[in-house]
Amino acid sequence: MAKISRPRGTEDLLFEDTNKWHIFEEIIRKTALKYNYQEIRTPIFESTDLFRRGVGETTDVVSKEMYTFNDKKERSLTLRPEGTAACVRAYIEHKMFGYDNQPVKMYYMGPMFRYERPQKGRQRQFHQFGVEVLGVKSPQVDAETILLGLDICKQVGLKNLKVLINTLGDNESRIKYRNHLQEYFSDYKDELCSDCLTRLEKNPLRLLDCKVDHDKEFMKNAPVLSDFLNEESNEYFKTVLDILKIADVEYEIDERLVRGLDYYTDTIYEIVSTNKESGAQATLFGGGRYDGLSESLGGPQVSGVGFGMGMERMLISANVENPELFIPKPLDVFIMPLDESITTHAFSILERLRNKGISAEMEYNGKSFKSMFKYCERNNIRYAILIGETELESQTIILKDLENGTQEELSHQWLEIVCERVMNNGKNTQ
RNA sequence: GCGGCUGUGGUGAAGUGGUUAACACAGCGGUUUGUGGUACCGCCACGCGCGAGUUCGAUUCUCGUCAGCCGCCCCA
Repeated sequence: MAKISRPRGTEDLLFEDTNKWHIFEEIIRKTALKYNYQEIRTPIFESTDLFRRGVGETTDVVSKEMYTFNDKKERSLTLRPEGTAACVRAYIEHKMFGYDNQPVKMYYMGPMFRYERPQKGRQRQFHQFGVEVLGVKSPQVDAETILLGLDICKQVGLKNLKVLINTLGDNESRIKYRNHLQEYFSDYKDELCSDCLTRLEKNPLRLLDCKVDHDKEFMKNAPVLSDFLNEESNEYFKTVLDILKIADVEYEIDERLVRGLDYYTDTIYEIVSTNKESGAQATLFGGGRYDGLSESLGGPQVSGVGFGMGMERMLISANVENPELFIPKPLDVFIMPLDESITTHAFSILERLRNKGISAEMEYNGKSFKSMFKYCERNNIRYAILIGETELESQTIILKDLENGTQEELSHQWLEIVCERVMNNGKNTQ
């Protein structure tokens, strides 16, 4: 029979992995809370229209990377390829614009799906953490999201980072610029590479980003977005930059930075890992402001900002830059029955320890001492409890400290004493 | 979607058109059945990603396929 294996571009996270994820997720949750963001959980699949209208029909994500299917009632559904659209959808659906506490600050964390060729840092099922702030348009908030993301990077131990930032201007400025670009490049149609020809139609801003035509003369002379920014957009962007300066964030203004999703306006940014281990997919988190998204989804006119963070990518970098973060906490105690006849008694001791909140394990199969001690060493377990016939009869246990080899025989007070020893050692569980 | 590289046990890997697929680490057992980290000895791939073809015979050759990685593209 043919073997069944996991679908391409997906991953099984095994024990070592999930432990790392827990550590990472914990950092994320604590940080989000520190900045006063609340968690939102939206469905894994949504109506296909949400992404078509929200993310944009012509984007790569929507036009060729979505997992779309019909359910039994012929409704077109799509596995979510990103998080923002759903957040805004929920915001509208639950009338969160009416909440007492404004702006609405939320975060999400979970799997996303995109049909792409897998690569390091790029899977078909991957995970994003993201934040969204809806209901204010304020440069402080734009900056806050960046600072929040950087805070997480810092706690995870990432140092090789680059902050790229740009502005697309408000809708008015951007549309004006877009049209100019389209006009300008139309004169050079025969000199453009094939990719650029499609970009010209779909997303002219991306033309500036082309690696093939990068050095051509007409590229260098192309109109620059900053010339098209109106006073207001300009001021707004400057303030964002000022705040970053005050917060001691080194950034790089990248005039060619554009984003692949249609909803962005004004501030956009991308935080890139400069670590070589990151490979070609180096963007750790990226986002920006979106002014028209709520409206285009049938909601009120509200402004939002947010970013999406590639969790796998963060972990790839953290694993090389700060592996100490992931050293697992050992078990507190291991119980060694000296004879198979003692396993039930050993188990009752195990249970009593666990009920006291101590993390513990025992040997069920009557293995040799050698192998039991090896187990403890391998797993950095400090305390072993040895019990045999003699101890069963005398109602005692032997508590051995494997770090220094000492051991003590304990009688009726044993549970309290074990707890005390474990506490002093720095206990594993809560 | 396009181009390139790779695919041998739990891990790192060597290897050959033909009897038992090296070696190392890990694991397990023993020397040492009430006490560890050393040493010595033993065990551990019914199979060389999967499928088909060539051949008397393929892990080794050919084709296909799947998967991973690298790059393009795109993005988180």
